[in-house]
Amino acid sequence: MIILDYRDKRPIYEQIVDKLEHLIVCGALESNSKMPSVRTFAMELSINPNTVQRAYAQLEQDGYLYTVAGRGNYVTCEQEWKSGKISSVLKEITAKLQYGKEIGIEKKDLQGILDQVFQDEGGSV
Amino acid sequence: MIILDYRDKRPIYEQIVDKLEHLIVCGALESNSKMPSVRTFAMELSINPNTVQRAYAQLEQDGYLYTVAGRGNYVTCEQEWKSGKISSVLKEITAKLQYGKEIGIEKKDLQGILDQVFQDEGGSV
Amino acid sequence: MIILDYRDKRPIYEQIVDKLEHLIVCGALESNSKMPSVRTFAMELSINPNTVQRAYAQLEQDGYLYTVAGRGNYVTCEQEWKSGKISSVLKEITAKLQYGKEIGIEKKDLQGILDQVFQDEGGSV
Amino acid sequence: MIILDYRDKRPIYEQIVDKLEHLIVCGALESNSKMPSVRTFAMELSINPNTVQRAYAQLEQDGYLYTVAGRGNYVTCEQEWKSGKISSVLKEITAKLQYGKEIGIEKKDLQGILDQVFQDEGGSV
DNA sequence: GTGGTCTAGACCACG
DNA sequence: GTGGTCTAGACCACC
Repeated sequence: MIILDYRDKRPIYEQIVDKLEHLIVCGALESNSKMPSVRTFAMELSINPNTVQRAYAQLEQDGYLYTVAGRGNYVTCEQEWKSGKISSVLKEITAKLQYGKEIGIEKKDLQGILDQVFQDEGGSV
Repeated sequence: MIILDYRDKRPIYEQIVDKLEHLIVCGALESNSKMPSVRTFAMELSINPNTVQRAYAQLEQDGYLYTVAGRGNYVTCEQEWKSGKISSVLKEITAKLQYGKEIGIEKKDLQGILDQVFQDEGGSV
Repeated sequence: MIILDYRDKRPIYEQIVDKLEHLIVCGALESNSKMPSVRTFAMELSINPNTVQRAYAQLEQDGYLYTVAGRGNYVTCEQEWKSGKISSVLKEITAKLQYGKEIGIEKKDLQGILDQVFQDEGGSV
Repeated sequence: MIILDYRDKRPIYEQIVDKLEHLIVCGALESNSKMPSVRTFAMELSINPNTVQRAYAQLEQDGYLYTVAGRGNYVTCEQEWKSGKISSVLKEITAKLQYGKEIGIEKKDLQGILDQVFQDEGGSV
C-alpha cells in the first residue's frame, strides 16, 4: 500500500511513480502482474484519476509498466529494465562518493557505512 | 563561472544555489571572499537581479554566505557549515547504498567503486 | 483580519509573518485549516501577490504553515513548533528581565508585573 | 570598547546606538563625561565618520547625549532619561510576559526565571 | 484555481 | 554602489 505525503514538495504523481518503481525494482510486484486500474487506485488514494494516469504513463515511459489497451497496466518483465537501472544507480553512487571525497570525507568512514549496510551478509552465507 | 541550463526543470535560482554551494564546499571560493554584487552577477548570467538575490538569500539561510547590507555578500568561514554538511552527505550516501543493495547490487561492485574513487590514496604513491 | 501599517519601517511581508504567526501560536487559526490563497489574500490586503507569497514562504520555513502546491497553504499541527517556540520565548523573557535588572529595576516591580499578568489565575475566583 | 558585528542584519549605526545606550544606562559611562570625537571613534572602529555621526545624532535625539557645538558630545545627566527608560522597559517586559502566557507558558516557569535572574540578591543584602 | 518562478522596473536605507 | 523590498504582469506545473 502507498501512503502519500501531501506536505512533500514533490508532486503527487511523482511520489506514486517513485514508490511503485521501488516496489517493482525490489521485486514486491511480480513481473507481468496486473496493476490496479486507474480508477480503483485513484479511489484508494483519494486522489484524482488523472494523477494516477499520469504516474502510470511515466512508469510506462520509464519501462516499468506496459499497457494493454482495454485490459489494464502490467509490470514489465524484469530483464527489460534491470541492467539499465543498476548501471544508473551505480553512477549515482559513484557521483555521491566522489562528492563526499571532495568535501573531505575519509575513505574509512565510507568503508564503515558500506560494511554496515551489508552487515547482515556476513555470517549466514 | 556558472552556466545555466534553461532546459533544466529546476528553477534558475536553485541551479545557482547548487553550483555556488558546490564551489564553496570544494574550497574554490575562499572564506570571507566577496561574491559578485547582485546586479553584476545578474548581468553576467543575463538574468534578473531578483533571481540572483533569491539565490543569495537561500545561500545565506543555508549558512554558506553572509550578507552585509550596503556592502555585499561574503563567503562564510568554513567551520560554520562543515560538520553539518558532512553529516548530511553521509546520510545521503547511506541511503543510496541501501537502495543499491535493495535492488540487488552486490557488495563487491560497490566496494570496487569506493576503491576506484579513492584510488590515488593507495599505497603506491 | 490583518491591518498593515505602511508607516512601520519593517517590510510588509514581515508584518504579515508576525501577525499570522501570532494568530497561529495563540490558536486563533486551527491546525490544518486552510489559509486564504495567495491571490485572494493579496486582494484583501491590497498588496501584490508576490508579497503575500513571500510571507507564506517565510512562515513555511519557520514551520507554521505547510504548502501543497496547486492546493493551498495550511496551518501546521501545533506540536511541530510548540516546544521550539516556547523555549525561544523563554530565552527572550530572560534577556529582557536581565536587562531590566541591569538598568536598576527592582525585583518587586517585576514581581508585580508577573502577578498582574497572571492575576486571573489566583485563588479568589 | 565596542565590537561591531558586520554579519548582524542591523545597520552599523544602530549597533553603536544600542551598545552606547547600554553603557550609559548601566552607568559604565558617567554623566557629563565626554564621548570620543566622531573622527576618533570612527578610526577606532574602522568605519565611516558619517556612521558614528549618525549614531551620536540618534543618541542625542533619544536623550542620552547632548552636543556642545565645537566642543563635543557629552553623556546626559542620569535623571533626564532614567524614568522614561525604566517605564518603557517595564512595558516591554509586560508585553513579553503576556505573550508568554498567551502561548501557554505557566507562571511557575516565569517565576523561576525571575528568581534566577535575581538570585544573587538573596544572601548578602 | 493554486502555488512557484521569473522579468522589468522602481524606491529606499545604508555606508 | 550595495542589498532589500515592492509592484505589475506574465508563464508554468499541478490538481
